[in-house]
Amino acid sequence: MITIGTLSKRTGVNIETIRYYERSRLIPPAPRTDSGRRLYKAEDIRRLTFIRHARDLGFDIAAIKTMLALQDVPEESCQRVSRIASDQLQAVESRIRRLRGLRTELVRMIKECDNGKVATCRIIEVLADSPRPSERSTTPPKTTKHHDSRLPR
Amino acid sequence: MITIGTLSKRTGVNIETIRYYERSRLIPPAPRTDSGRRLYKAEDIRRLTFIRHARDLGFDIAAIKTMLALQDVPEESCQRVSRIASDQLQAVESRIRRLRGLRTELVRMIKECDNGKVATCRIIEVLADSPRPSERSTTPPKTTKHHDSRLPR
DNA sequence: CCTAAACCCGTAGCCACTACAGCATCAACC
DNA sequence: GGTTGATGCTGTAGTGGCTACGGGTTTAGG
Repeated sequence: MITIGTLSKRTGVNIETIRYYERSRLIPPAPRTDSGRRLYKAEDIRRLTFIRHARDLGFDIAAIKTMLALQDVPEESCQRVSRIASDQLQAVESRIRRLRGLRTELVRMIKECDNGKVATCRIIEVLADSPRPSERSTTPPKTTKHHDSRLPR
Repeated sequence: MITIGTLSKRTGVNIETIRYYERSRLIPPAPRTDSGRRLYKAEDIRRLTFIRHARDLGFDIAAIKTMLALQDVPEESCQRVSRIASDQLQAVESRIRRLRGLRTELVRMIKECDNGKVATCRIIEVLADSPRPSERSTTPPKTTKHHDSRLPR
């Protein structure tokens, strides 16, 4: 049995964040000592590490809840997990593509500058025109207009 | 001259968000009709589309302000432009690297899962165990404990 | 036994939005 | 010209995913 501080160190998840996860029911309420301190076991390290990586990969809390739940329902669920992951992959690839366009343009600008020319700044054109590549289809928009899927950390 | 609703449709940016951008000085205050409605011109579509894509790519509002500023720089300021552009380039490249890492992991996860059943699905193990290759070194932590740099949308 | 470190809780703040209430105005159809 | 529905305005509050902080309690080590 370890304390929240140890769990935090082992997983790289901030103590406050762990408590926040408990509040938002991403992890179950930890059992407490007589004095009210949270106690965790080895299994919780795994679970929280999973959560951290999933967040790093851009899954939102709802998606992670789903995945955690799928772990417990046997059979058949792998496809759903895989689907969530594929959606995430799509979003990531689209971002990479567009960032490459931006990079090219920045490099060009810098080169022209170094040549003493007044670089006509075209970064805006680069990003202003790209024709809205797909993206926009993770989980069917539940309730929010947040069509979102963030990539934090 | 178009209204805010049209601008919103053309750019894919929510009306409320446009007003929010004005409030936060990301875009200049729009001229108004006699009755107080905002009016925009074609140029604003480009500008806002740029902003939208930049946000998609994970730049925060401050960074976007900077990039927009590059557009209007007077001829003599080539060095400053170059400097700003280089900084931005660094950020872009770091972001690409990170995203590539994410992609690799996602691809591996999906491949290993291979639509089997949970019994053999490895996504969960992958996320629970992998000791995370490198990562953790984008911009040297400025002021916040947010060791963060988020990639939204 | 005393003190510093670790923990507790509740609340407030952050960013970038999004939603909503309550009102004004516009345009378009009869 | 009158009505009605879409569109706009402002201001305020809520969201997600945290992080920060104040103020109190408990625990481990010297």
